Amino acid sequence: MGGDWRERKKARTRERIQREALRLFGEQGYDETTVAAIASAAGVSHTTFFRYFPTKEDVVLGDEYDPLIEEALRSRPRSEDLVERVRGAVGEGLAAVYAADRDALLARVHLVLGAPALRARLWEQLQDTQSLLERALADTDDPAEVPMRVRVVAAACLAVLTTAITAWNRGEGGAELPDLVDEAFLQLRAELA
Amino acid sequence: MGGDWRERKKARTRERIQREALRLFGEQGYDETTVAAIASAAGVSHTTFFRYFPTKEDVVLGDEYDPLIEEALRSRPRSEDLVERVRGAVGEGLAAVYAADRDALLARVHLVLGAPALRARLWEQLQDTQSLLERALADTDDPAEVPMRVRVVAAACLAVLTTAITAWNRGEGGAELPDLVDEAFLQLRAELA
DNA sequence: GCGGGAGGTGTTAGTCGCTAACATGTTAGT
DNA sequence: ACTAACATGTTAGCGACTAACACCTCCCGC
Repeated sequence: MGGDWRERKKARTRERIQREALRLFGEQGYDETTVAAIASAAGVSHTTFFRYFPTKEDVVLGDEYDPLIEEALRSRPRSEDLVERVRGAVGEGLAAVYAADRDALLARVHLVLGAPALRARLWEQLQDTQSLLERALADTDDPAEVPMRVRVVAAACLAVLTTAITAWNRGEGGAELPDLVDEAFLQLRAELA
Repeated sequence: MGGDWRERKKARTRERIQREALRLFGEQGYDETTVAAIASAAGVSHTTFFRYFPTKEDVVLGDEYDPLIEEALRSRPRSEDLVERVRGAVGEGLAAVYAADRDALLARVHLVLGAPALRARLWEQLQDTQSLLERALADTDDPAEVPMRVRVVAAACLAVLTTAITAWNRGEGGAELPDLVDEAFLQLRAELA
């Protein structure tokens, strides 16, 4: 039971840092908020900050959705279209996240798409998601085995997704994200028929 | 004629900085090469370096291809498919660049896709290219007027392009970039028919 | 209960990308 | 030749990030 105390404390510190960081980002913007300010607001030193988060960007960007998508993807019937499998899996995962977290998600999207440094990191992260998508679709663990066809499909699907997210972020018409995703997938299909 | 001398000198300094930078990047890697080292190799101070290139990344990433694509796009018959217009314009522009610069282009792709910092900037730059694509396809200057359909198509086409470039960078099978681009476009179409 | 080891934390100092202020030299037009 | 414009160097500084070291607290075996 010993290590338990330590881990709880660590978890609480971590959450405190993240909470204060997001608060400050919201109040003064991402670039305008210094790591030292976050650390001081959380009552720790800036070195401690970096022990919990390898970079300033990582306070905002957590890769928590990837495993969700992967599982949804692997449990889809192989009889479906490649694109259809992705569409279904993404829609499924999104619906779950959306129901619980909609407002927080939107706030994070605003933050990330509004700060160039965060946007840049997001693309990197998306590359990882794409690699995961490809391996799941190709049913392999070796990235070198993924055929070009699957790569193209994965890239196109993620492009569709980001387009929908960008539209959601702009907020024109007040449409909801799941609907925008569906619409975007439909339009891609319509354009190539 | 007076300012001529100045501009020639500036141009030569600029090229010297870029040449030394690319040489050092090739020899020791991007992250391992410091701006001070580049400046000193080019015989200038690091402040001068930043007067010529706003960031270290900009030494490698020049947006010289965008206007080329735009013109090729605008001069395409509107009777074509949206995707077909993009495919044609990109193929056209690519063929020109490729014939003249193939090896230099490949070297740059290797550099950019190999260094995370450069990759990140590349995505940002691609976003600009996408915005340009959208406006050209939608025949407007106001980004807010671009319909969702066009956004989806532009995003998907660029995804296809980057997939081809990534494959070219990996170099499996020794295929050439224009062929890979064609193949990728074909596969996207095949997957959605 | 006590001593010692392990691990989280703060302090300090340093690197690197990047900016601003100011001084200097060189060039351009009169 | 004089002056205004301008390219450049020096210095100093900010902010993200790292490393070295010392401290202190908690845990475990005795």
